[in-house]
Amino acid sequence: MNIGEAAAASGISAKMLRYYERIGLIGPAQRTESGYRVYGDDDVHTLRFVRRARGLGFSIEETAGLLALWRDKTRASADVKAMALRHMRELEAKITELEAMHRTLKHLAGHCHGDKRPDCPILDDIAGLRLKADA
Amino acid sequence: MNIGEAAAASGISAKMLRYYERIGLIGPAQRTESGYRVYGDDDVHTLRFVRRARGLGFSIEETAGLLALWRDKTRASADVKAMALRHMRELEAKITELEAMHRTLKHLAGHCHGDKRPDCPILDDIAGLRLKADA
DNA sequence: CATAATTCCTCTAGTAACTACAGGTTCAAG
DNA sequence: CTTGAACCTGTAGTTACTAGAGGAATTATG
Repeated sequence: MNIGEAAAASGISAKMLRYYERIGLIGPAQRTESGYRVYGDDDVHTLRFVRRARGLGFSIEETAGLLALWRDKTRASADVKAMALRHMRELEAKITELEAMHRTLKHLAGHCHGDKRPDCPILDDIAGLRLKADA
Repeated sequence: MNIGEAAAASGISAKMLRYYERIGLIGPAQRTESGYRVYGDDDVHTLRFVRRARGLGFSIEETAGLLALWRDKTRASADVKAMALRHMRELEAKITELEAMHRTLKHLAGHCHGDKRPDCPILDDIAGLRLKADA
């Protein structure tokens, strides 16, 4: 199958397939005489793996590591689990950070009239004039 | 005060101050005869505003908008509130996405021995072999 | 079978928001 | 007066894509 079909089958766009190949995340595809890339079912399988790993938030580098582990039939599951746990910690940290932002914003927005008047606790707070902590 | 002092006073590094100036987020600083940037207390006030807005997750472009609103004493608080609410929705979407990743990973990691054995439900799942949904 | 439309190819450059040099001034202290 | 810290500019690298130019190959239609 050619790149367009592989893209449809894997859920990764043709442009991204070329990109992933260029940066070495996936190996160079077979080529027809005229230079068109050709993919097999096993390639699509790999591509789906990549897509899923990326969908779980693993970076390209981590995805490459996961791919290597996947191919290494003698790997220790501990290595995979360690990667997963590390990534989970990163996700937790990010979530905590975003939640803190959200909480602050919610508090501020709750005190802002949101009408034509110019006075606005949101701007006041960002500018350094802290809102009193109340209900 | 020079750039190093302004950096210390605002919490934005000297490099980032130059960067912010270059991209136009903050106006060009005054200069000494020899070309050193000079900042005043009001500049530091602005810088702190920027830092706080960025800390709440607003993009540079949004921060520029917030800055304009802050300076416009005739703004409507509704405009500020709208920005805050829109950003909150983005944060919520991101948090939801990260939580879904985390949930999946937690489920998978919970089923992985994490020892020397190679069999690993995490890789199996990423590869497309779905784990049965159980407790 | 000719032509038109589509798909493919490569390569460059742009995005966000920084960070890291390199190579050079200027300033403050000893 | 010389060292060393802090300043200056400008370029390039980072992550993970996305968009577009310009051109070749393939597929569909008349």
